[in-house]
Amino acid sequence: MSQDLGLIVRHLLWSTNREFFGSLQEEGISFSQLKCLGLLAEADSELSLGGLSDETGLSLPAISRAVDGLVQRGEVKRTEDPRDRRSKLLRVTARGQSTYERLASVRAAGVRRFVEDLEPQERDALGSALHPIIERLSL
Amino acid sequence: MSQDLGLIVRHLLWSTNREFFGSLQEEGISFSQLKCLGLLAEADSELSLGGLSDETGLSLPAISRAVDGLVQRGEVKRTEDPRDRRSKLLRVTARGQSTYERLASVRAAGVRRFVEDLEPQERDALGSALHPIIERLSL
DNA sequence: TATTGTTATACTCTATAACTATA
DNA sequence: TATAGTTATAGAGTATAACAATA
Repeated sequence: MSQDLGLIVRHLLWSTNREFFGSLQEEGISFSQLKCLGLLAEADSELSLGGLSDETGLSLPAISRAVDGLVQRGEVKRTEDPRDRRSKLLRVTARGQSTYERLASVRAAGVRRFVEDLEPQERDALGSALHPIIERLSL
Repeated sequence: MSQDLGLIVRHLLWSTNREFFGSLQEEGISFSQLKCLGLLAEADSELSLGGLSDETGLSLPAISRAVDGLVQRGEVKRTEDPRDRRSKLLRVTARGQSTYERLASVRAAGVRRFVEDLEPQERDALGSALHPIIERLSL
């Protein structure tokens, strides 16, 4: 069962990999920058550089450089934490949010194609199975 | 509905991202090498370097270098195509297959944890919905 | 002194261009 | 001449180490 879910996930990923990484390159956004942008776009509150480093597993210098590029492009806003001036608070701008959604939409389109190609009863059963899970976990 | 599936996929990915890329680094395998290894491990027949370049969207030199590293580590076998000696045929070795499965298992473990944390009726419904799809598509 | 983040440096990876071998 | 792949080179990205600023 978890194997079946794994197969679906892998299929959805690989079917859009080429287009997705092509889009990244066209946008001029590195994979590390995407990870930062994604975490910031999903985050409820502001994150520090160290927080991003922890969540991504990337080194602090790498994060610093990646974020610096995002700030210069206006995708992320970086301000001093007034309570600890060593620390910087990061949050996505409207532009950053839109960039992230544009990139995510490539993956989303692959999922949509997959769902459209299901048999009606397959689609209904999958939808009915997924929805309560999404609701309960607040994904 | 396709949105729900997209949310699940994203959740499964991000929940294992840190550990997955950490494993890659520990194994000394680059992301491009992973793409090559994955395509070769799933492929029914042998692939050429140009074929890998097409499928990944990476440049031919990048593929050439990535595969060269895999060949030197014994993960991939590279032979001349007897029908066109310009072309090389690639296939994973037993070692390469095992390396790929070891890496994929990090993602698989995340999926397994997710499934274990479902309510029994959620798990049953999802399993019943997924299985016929897997069967029909021969994933 | 400890911590947060930046800068310096060396290494890896990639793309474009130039090249080799085969067709 | 065209195609498959390799080698050369320059640029981007990363990690470790050294540093600056704040706690």
